[in-house]
Amino acid sequence: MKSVVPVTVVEIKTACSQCNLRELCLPFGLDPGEVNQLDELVGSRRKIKRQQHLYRSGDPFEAIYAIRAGSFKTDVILEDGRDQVTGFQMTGEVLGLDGISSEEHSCNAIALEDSEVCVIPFGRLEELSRQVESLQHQFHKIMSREIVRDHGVMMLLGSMRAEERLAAFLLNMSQRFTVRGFSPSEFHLRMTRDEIGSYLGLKLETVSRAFSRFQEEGLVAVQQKHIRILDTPGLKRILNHHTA
Amino acid sequence: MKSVVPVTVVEIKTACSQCNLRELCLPFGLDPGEVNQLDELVGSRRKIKRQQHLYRSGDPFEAIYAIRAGSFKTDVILEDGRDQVTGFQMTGEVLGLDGISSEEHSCNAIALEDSEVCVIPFGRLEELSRQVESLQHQFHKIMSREIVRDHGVMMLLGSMRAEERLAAFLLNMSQRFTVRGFSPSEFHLRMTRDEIGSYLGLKLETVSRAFSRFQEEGLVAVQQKHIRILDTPGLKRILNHHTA
DNA sequence: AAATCGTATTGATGTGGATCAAAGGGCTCC
DNA sequence: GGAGCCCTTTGATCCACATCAATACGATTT
Repeated sequence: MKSVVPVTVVEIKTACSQCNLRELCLPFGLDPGEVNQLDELVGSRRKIKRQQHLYRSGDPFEAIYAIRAGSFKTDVILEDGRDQVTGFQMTGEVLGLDGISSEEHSCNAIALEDSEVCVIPFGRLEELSRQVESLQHQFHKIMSREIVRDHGVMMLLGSMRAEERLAAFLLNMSQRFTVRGFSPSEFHLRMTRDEIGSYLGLKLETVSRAFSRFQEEGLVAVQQKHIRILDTPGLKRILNHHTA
Repeated sequence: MKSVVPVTVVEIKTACSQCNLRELCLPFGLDPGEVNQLDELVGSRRKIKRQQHLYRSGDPFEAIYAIRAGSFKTDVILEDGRDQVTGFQMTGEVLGLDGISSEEHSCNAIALEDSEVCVIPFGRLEELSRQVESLQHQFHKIMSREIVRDHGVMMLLGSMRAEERLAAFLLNMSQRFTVRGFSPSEFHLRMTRDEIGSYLGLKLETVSRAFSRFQEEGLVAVQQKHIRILDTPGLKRILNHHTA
């Protein structure tokens, strides 16, 4: 027999005010009353199965998405088939900002595992952020953070060597897991070597070799997608000790 | 003898409502009354001489800047001295968005020629964009456009070969000159080969060689920084005809 | 008009990562 | 719980771009 628990109970359970990601997400810096207003705006949630698209390049832009559970990659594909992973996104991060400029999405967002997002209709977000100063400011910070992040990737792609890129990637992942309350030194990557390679501007074989080298040097223990960082300072040294 | 024309005359002359860049810039989509409100907000203008910084990484973030005249580059510098040019900006484009996220600038903005910017205090911009919906939306579009642009650069750096990168760069410059009412096929680059190389993730010699090759093939006529594009479809073909 | 210095071009050689190739390991899906 | 397939690792070779080096050009200064 089906449960008769009203839907509202579920909705309350998943509201921003109850969400343990709120410190990372759009509600950051809002007072409780404001968070409730935001709750009303977040119309629905959407589950996305592994390998499925949240949106595709060319789709009309209507909403941005906050990741409640799981993780995603975004990529751009050229006519000739070449593609570039432009980012990996984790819980509490916002997807879809690329679509604002032209009213349609300019990249693909694909779930790396079974995931769930909060759908935030963009018109209503703009409306509410005209009334709620702290929401407006937090939204601007999130967009700006994306720009700063992209500049970091440009630096990585434009002037780092393969092992530096992978070290930067691992340290970045570690830091983001830490913020989410997971271990800084032991985690599971949801993306393949090929996807890491695309993101870092390297071929998958090069990524694999760099992992092996790090393992030989005792910097990390690698078992497929399971990563244990053994020597964080050592990884940081690879990044900074560039003998130009 | 000095002129006694009141300062206000100059200020009116340089107001958003009178500016021929308004279709490219923050006032786009605003009605005349709204543009006047924006005028009041743009407190001052600042002249920046060639090679001087508009802001530096680490400077406190207080304002964003719209380029009235001239052009800029932005770059990021690592502790070990390596640097990466993250963009070139032309008239009507906005600088400083990187600073919103952390309240301080995260890159350097340097004038490529004697230039002038409109200073837009950010707190007041947020305030006004809470009242003026079209300004809010245009500002969001400008931030989003920056994100989309950065994704394009990531694609370029991550998966294109040297000549493809340079072709993409030239076509992009051409398109931006065109929008500003200049010739699509003949223009003057304000940046050095070294700066182009940094932006494209190449060494200056490689940039120079790619220019020479394009010239041999009759695609462009290059005379130092003066560029004449002779075969736009040919350049586009280099971009797309990637035989993977 | 000569001197200077930053910028650009071109050539010769070196190398990091790509490409090609093959085999082993672990998921996923019946 | 087994079959198939995707993912990963590792080795051998190749090549695009970096590096090193020398010269030439152009703008600015004197």
